[in-house]
Amino acid sequence: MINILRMEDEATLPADSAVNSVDQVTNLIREDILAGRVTPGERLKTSELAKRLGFSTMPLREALRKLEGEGLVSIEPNRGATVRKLDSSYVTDLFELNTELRIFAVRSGMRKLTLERIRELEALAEDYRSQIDAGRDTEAIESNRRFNARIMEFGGNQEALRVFLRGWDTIFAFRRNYRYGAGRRKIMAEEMTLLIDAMRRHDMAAAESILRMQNAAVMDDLIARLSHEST
Amino acid sequence: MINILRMEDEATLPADSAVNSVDQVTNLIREDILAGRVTPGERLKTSELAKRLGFSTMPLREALRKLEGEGLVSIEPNRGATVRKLDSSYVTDLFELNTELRIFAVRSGMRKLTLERIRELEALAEDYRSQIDAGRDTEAIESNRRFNARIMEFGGNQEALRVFLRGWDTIFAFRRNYRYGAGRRKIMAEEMTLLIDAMRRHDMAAAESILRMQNAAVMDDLIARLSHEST
DNA sequence: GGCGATAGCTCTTGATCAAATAGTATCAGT
DNA sequence: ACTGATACTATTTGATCAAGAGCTATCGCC
Repeated sequence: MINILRMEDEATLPADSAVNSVDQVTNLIREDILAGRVTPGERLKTSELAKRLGFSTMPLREALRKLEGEGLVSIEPNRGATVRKLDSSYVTDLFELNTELRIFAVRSGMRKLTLERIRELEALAEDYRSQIDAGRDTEAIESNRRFNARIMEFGGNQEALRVFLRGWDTIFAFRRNYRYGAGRRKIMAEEMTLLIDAMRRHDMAAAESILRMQNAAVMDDLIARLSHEST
Repeated sequence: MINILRMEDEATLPADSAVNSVDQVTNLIREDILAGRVTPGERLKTSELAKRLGFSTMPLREALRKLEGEGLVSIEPNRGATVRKLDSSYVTDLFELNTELRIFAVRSGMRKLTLERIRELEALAEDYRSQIDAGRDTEAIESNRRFNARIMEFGGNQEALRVFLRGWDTIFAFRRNYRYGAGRRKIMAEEMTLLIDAMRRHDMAAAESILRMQNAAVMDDLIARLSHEST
């Protein structure tokens, strides 16, 4: 559950030590949202949060504003803050965008590819496969995230990485309660190795087609789920 | 100077009428930053802003937090808020990402292209050219933004559009004080018509190469400028 | 004359408070 | 019994305040 990549703007700080009450509270609420402990649409009352987290209401007001800026919560005048709802088009747009970003990262990263990096990706893919085989869904999701984040890092564009992670976390915040089918999970592991092979061969066309097929498969899944969700 | 596209989250509201003091103040400060009226690194004191804008300090604290979440200002504990500084790699990453997004939008948009849309893009390109010929730099920048934003809209991905505009505005907030060389501006107008022609012919390869060449040219320009800037 | 410590000022930060607004429940009238 | 208005409660919103941190400038010391 350790996030190897923080999408914080104040990431220049030595650690995740938030000296501010506002930063502490912001991180706590963000974790709650991304971990799915609070569901989209749920109200976030300053007084209730203040009491629960042991802070005053002031830091919470500012924390919620910051999260509003990040797009995780929405604040309506005189109505307060709620966890941002995810409608169908928002989630699919987000995933489609992330597919483009992954293709971009693979293309950029191929030029700077080393054997060490290939090995590292293979290790991450292997980790994913073993988590799936052991039936540990939560760890598998985290492993999947790590694999893709690493690919984005190899691409070398910090902003693309940041956008990607924000999208990824948002999608999975919504999806945490659901699960992929077992078949899809197995195929995902195969897709990882296929992608790595394509990268090793510097076969951009193959890599791109794998990513696009994966995109199509997940997109179908998302649309199917979101259609019977009223959100 | 009217922005045809607001990247607001609360864009669902009927108009840009901010009923909140916080929203009003947030918009004012954001405009100031994006218009270049405050320079990167400049301090944003709550009391001074409150006095100048005619609000209390409370809404300003929350507004600055929201803008921190958007990435426009950075807040250091006990030091207050400053307009976010843009270092070399940040700006170049941003621009490179935007190039990818434009290619993505052109590819998606080509399928849904109509004669009306082509005409609209031609009108926007013509507007840009006339602004350049008249030597109206500010209007030309705005026209250029409108052209590219429209292409992103034709792509149909709302999230990509949002990310694109944020990046665009951030880059130009830094660049507002500078100017393209006259030659570059002329070429930019040519590139617009070349791109439109490629789209009309459904020639994705041509469109992509134009966008990549444009990216390379602007990237050189950015790097040259940022190298002798300490930021 | 130069360097470091201390005092003072400015600004942020967290807390409390009054007013305004929205949502809810109660009550009266038909 | 059902609809409508009214009063009440809960929560946000904007303001003020005390305390703490950081910066600056003056003063003393080497």
